[in-house]
Amino acid sequence: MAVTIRDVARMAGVSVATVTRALSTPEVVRPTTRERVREVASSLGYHPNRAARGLITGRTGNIGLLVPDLANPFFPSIVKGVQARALEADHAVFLADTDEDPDAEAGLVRKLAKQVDGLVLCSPRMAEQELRAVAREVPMVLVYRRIAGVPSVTAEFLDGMRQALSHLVALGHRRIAYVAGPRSSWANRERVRSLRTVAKQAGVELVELGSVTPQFQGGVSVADRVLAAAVTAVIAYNDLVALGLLHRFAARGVAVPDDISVLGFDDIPLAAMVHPALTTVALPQGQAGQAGVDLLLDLLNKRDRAVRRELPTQLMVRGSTGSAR
Amino acid sequence: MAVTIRDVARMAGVSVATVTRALSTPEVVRPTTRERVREVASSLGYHPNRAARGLITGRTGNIGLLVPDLANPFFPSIVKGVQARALEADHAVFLADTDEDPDAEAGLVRKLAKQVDGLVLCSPRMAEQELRAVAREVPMVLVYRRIAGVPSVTAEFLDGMRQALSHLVALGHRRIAYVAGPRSSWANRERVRSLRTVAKQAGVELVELGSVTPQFQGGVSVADRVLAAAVTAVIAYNDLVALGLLHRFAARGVAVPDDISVLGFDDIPLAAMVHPALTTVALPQGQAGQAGVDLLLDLLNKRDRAVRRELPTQLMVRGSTGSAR
DNA sequence: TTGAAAGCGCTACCAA
DNA sequence: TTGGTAGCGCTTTCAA
Repeated sequence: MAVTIRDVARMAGVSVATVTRALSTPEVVRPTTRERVREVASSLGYHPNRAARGLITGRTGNIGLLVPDLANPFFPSIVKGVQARALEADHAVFLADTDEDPDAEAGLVRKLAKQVDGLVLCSPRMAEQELRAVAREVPMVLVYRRIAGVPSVTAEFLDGMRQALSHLVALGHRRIAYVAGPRSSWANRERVRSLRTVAKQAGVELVELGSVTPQFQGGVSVADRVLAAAVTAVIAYNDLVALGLLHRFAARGVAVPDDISVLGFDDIPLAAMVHPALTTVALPQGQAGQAGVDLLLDLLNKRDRAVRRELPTQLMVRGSTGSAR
Repeated sequence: MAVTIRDVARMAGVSVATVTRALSTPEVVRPTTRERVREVASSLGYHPNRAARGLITGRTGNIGLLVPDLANPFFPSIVKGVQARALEADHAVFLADTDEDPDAEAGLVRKLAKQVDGLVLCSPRMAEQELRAVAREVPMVLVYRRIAGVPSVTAEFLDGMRQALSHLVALGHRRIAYVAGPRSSWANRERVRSLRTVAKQAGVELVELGSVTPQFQGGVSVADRVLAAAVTAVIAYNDLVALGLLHRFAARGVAVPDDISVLGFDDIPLAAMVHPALTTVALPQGQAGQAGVDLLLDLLNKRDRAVRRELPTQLMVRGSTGSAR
């Protein structure tokens, strides 16, 4: 068995209460006692049992993190950000992957909820109503989703979309396709909304193409329809879809960017690795994860700071966009 | 406060002891009592507090998972496998990312160790001796690393390498480069060893090129040296390095596979998305994660099954390899 | 400034 | 088959 508070108390010749104080509220213990206790504790390698402590304080020192699909390259960086920030705050992270299943999500969330002080939900798929219900039961922060009354971290989509469209317009594009993601996705709705707004302002003709799964295959499957739409540029729901487009275009001998320009969203690591490299709107990932944890910790400590953060976006111009032919 | 065992006991008109039994060892409780208790419990939404239970049983129901770098696309699938299997066994997963830092690793492992029943260490970077020390303190399983006396899950590297080399030989390649990964990496040592063995058997001339960081940039940085080595094919330490090679080759106008064939290792999702798609030796990822959890659970339940599992590998032939010119 | 003791929610033992 | 109760390791009163 590991060393307990009693072992320390005995060796230091004090009561267990004094040991607790020496470690948690040092200022109320006489310096000489405090030092003796601390030395014994560290010489024995004592660390308080978190479960036992949690039983009393109601705080576990753990946070729960939920992602829809870790295999989607957008998420690992967010997870890393959460991890890093949580570690600094001496919190451990429970991870759950829902496999893009909105139904499984609710169950997992509640399961997690009971073992943690709070939750960071990354781009959750579940219904707004259900989400709101959970938010009443356990402190939580949304990342890349926004719901009235629930703290969230998102990015400035409108600005990102404006950067993207201005770039294409500057290259002479006037008729542009948008490949939409899942209709149920909050992120997709945001993107569509932003895009319509800026397209109208810029006088660009927009061709919206059906909902696809937000993955490589989604892009592959819609590529031929994009070509048939007679546009000179296409904006994809996300980078994965954009990569699917590139893949199918290459297979059909369509040159990018000479025949058609392709623009993605997210800036996943892959975007810079392919040929031609993908022009894309970079959304903060690690930073979003960190901000999520920060918000959550504030919440837990009742420091009610900004309940909603919007991080900046940045267009990354690479090889997949060029002049309209 | 959440509903406790006492609430259930009171409402069901039994003692707390009976409630525990009705839920954990139903067979020792009279059916009528059992049913009454269970109905009350579920109507109240009662779930035992895991921390409190752990205090007594010594089991937390949590397992710790450690990966060197979640941003490396090889790991997310493993994590998903661990997750899925752990969930089935009603265990939660603590995740830690060490950012490829062998020193941070040891600290994180020990920190995790105190909150879990056992650990799954994924391709850990730390020294063998240290690893062995930790293994004595807490049940653990290694994934993609092997150390005498510690349970592990790996893949049949030798067989995979043989498939890869036979493929290249069949295409007429006789002089082949290998781009090595980090010298300190167990996986790299295994691959070098396998490759030398099969190369000798096949009468293939091997050109070994320096150690690179196991990432995209590593491949980019060594690409020119590969070209200077006058080989007709190159095997990279992993897919990320192979992608770096492809990228630089494309930039220099070197055609793949016409001028040179490129072969990777791992079969990360990206491998199939690039153009030309990457021929690679597929290592089980999700499956390895699942097997890791299985081994760990066996260990925890003292069912001492196979202490070492080697999963099969499979060469995925794609566009990046072709006939020697 | 310190110690004694109650009790967090649960399981395991012993007795009935 | 059931109930009473000790006690897991810790923090937090309350008293001294």
